[in-house]
Amino acid sequence: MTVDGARTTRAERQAQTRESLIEVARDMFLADGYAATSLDKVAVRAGFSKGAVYSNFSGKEELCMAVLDSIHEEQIAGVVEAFTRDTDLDGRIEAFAAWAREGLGQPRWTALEVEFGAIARQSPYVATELVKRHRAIRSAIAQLVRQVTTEAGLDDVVDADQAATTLLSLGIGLGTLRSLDHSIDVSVFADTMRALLRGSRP
Amino acid sequence: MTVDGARTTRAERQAQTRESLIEVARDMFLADGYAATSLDKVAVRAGFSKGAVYSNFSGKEELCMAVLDSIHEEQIAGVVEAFTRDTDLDGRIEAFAAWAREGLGQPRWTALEVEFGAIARQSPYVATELVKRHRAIRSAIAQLVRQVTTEAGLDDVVDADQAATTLLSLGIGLGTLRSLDHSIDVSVFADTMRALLRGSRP
DNA sequence: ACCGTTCAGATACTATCGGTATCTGATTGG
DNA sequence: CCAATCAGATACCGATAGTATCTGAACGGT
Repeated sequence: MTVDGARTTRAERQAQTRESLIEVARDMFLADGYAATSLDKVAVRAGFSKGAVYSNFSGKEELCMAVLDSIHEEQIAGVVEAFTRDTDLDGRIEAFAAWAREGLGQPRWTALEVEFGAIARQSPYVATELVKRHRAIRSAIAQLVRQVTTEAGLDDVVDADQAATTLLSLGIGLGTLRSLDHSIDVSVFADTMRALLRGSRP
Repeated sequence: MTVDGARTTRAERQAQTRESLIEVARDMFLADGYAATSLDKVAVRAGFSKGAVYSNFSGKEELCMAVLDSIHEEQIAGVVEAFTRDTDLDGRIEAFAAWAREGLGQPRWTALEVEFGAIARQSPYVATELVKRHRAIRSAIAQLVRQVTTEAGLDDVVDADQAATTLLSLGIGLGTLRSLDHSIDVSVFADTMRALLRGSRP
């Protein structure tokens, strides 16, 4: 580069463009859904043209994948925070339940996740990438379950992997139902979680 | 009409056309998904043109609604059959579990249901119609749970509505995950069901 | 038996959107 | 200062949901 103190290099500016597009796309995908959001509108609302999108992503699918990654990052941070705040079993379970309640209360991201998941049937790229991420999430949940149950001396009673599958499925299902019908009672998630981790009846 | 013994009246023939379209659309929606199935292909494969579709349905959404209704009809018949075959608690639970296992093993319909559900955000028609149907399904499940638990003398321990919400959500979530990742273990559904209906740990 | 009406379905057209091909002008390294 | 590069713009294409219009066969009243 000509001047070391230059405000931005070309690569930096492109990275900024990419971030802008992801941010705007995230808002629009979450607000209107994947299919209902056109790349043109995303680009224009971010102050670019469609060319900028195709210059930063292979297409709509990869853009949405980046959006989902950005969402997952936040989501995971939230869970970890909820889990590290308390150290005793009940506190952790309650923190996890509260986090889940919050996430399921505003279930737009579940709806997006699930709408995008439907595309996997047509796109091997989406299929493999989503499976990768779902497995990672499931492992993370299983790890948390293992941590909780081990400390509570229940690790020989609870199968962490099955518990993780149950919790993830229940979360997806509740979020899906709730995105249609706001009257769905979300408390069953926390109840089931407590039952899984503590053995009480849901 | 001119002849009482006429093979078919106009209305009858239209009803046949409608049924043909629903049948073909069902196969294609289940095989390829909602978005990936074009009305033109449906019409041609049924031996008609797109005009026939719009003459029988208000549009793609209503056609898919009719397809879902036809699927639900079959599904409900399956559950009822599974439940009336046996009369004791364990037999019924096992029959229900087996039915769920079968349904979740071929989860194309869950994927369709859920992909179509994403459209509700954009279409008030789809939203209200789907909510209607989901509530009916949830009530039906709750009714079955109530029946089982009452006969087992557990009706004061188990909240049938909450159990129904849990089971429906878990089914949707598992189906969604499974439509992407065939390695997902479906046995957790039956386990959770048994836990809900019998009180044993999942 | 005839005939004007109706209407299921066909045909032709429009608008929108994802994706591709091509272009342009500012940044970059030499 | 200049030629190459490349982020992003522009112009275009193909597919598809939906609309407007048309057609011909079935229908009912006479």
